[in-house]
Amino acid sequence: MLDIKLIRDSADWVRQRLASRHGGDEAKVGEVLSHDTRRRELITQVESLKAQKNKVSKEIGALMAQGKSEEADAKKEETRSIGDQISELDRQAQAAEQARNDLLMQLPNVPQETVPEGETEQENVLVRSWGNPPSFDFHPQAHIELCEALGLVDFARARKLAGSGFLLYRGWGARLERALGQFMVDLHTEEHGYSEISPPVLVNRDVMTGVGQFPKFSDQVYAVQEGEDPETLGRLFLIPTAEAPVANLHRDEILKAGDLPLNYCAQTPCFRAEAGAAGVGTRGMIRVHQFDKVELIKVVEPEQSAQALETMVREAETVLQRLGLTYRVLELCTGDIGFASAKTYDIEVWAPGQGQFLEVSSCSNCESFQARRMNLRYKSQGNSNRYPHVLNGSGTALARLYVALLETYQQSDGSVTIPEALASYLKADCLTPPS
RNA sequence: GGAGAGAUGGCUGAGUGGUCGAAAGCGGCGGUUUGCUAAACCGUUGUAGGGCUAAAAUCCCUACCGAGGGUUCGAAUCCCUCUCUCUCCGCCA
Repeated sequence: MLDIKLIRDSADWVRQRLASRHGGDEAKVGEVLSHDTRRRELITQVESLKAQKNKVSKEIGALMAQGKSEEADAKKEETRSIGDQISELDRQAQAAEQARNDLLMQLPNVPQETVPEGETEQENVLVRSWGNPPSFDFHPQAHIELCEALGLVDFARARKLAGSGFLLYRGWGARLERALGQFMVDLHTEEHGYSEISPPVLVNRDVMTGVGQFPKFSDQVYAVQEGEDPETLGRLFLIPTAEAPVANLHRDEILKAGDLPLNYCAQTPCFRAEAGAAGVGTRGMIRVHQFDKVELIKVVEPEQSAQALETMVREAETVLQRLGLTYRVLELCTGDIGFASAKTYDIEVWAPGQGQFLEVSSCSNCESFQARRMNLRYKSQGNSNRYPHVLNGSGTALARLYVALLETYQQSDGSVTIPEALASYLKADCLTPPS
């Protein structure tokens, strides 16, 4: 969430930055401020009453000790009536605070000033490209046909088990997914200095709130319950990304300055309910309810976060470079960056069978937005507590990478060659259709 | 599912109605000593909110001893509810 002090001191700037997202949230700033002002007025009153009451209570204690119970009784009357005023004003102050905080939790992060202004993904800015789209002397097939011909993914049976939007990898197909994941995790842990995490894939409400998934986007995740007991529904949720558990790893902690930067890497399944998006171009592996993703998380000092984001994007790009896949990096415009993010780069890989780029990574600097929600702090040099900056990035999503890999390396005879970096993990350098 | 124990400051751990924001130890920070490190000694050290302020503070006030209620002039301490953790048993991968 945003710092209330920032809103108090720079309301117009915050309004302007929020307006650049084209989400209409700038209208809430005034509302936040009025609740905030009311809260402060009430608190001032309540606290002076409390101070008065505490003072008299101490006097009562002293009088009792001296055995002057009549004088003490008189003072007791006095504090009783103060107590009534306190509870009424306290109630109002809490209501104002609640209203303020509810609104604050719904405000998205403010985009950095250098983020390109724009309303939709059309205005995202191309930062750089790598590689050239492969050319084919035959008509390249889409991944669905390749997967079926090679027996890698059984779409029909996945549908039978869980419905549309689920995948069932089998044989070499399963092995290829596993190899891809392992290749990426090894790359990030062995070469990029990340430490590996294997977190719970069910998390509680606080964790979801911490990363900004809740309260606004609760309809995009799966909520679970225990058995048939509806009482337990909504205590745990399937993670939409490892960002949720891993970024929250140190929630409610005060880290030492020396602990930073933290670099975590986790491969987990990700579950997306995609409410409202059902049936929209969902055939195949590009948009599914469950997929694996290798996620990168950095927790850094505020001064380091801009550089850390650049580093993280390069680390994600390395995956694609090692695999020899063509990609481009975009900087998202103000209207397209995520709720918690202040700046985001997307990496899109070229999928020849689709004739389009697919988003396989999104790297975001959330600055202190999530740390504040998670109550994650660190002790800085001057011994004061500060909110660190939290970054997350995919490094990368498995299913779409799978698509690009198959479509890029398909051969005229229906086989798919495997790039060198992956071959040692797969223990094969070519996938051929079963005879 | 059954039985029991517990939740106190960065950590360990005292504290059963009136200067308790809380003993002590550890850790952290500052200093003395020291060729350097270590040790020793001295001092210091919670968080959040509000006020004051141009801003800030080693200024004033308030709250916080798992959470939420209650009793009382006054609660870490008494009462109720909830949550969580740990141990044992059962079931289970």
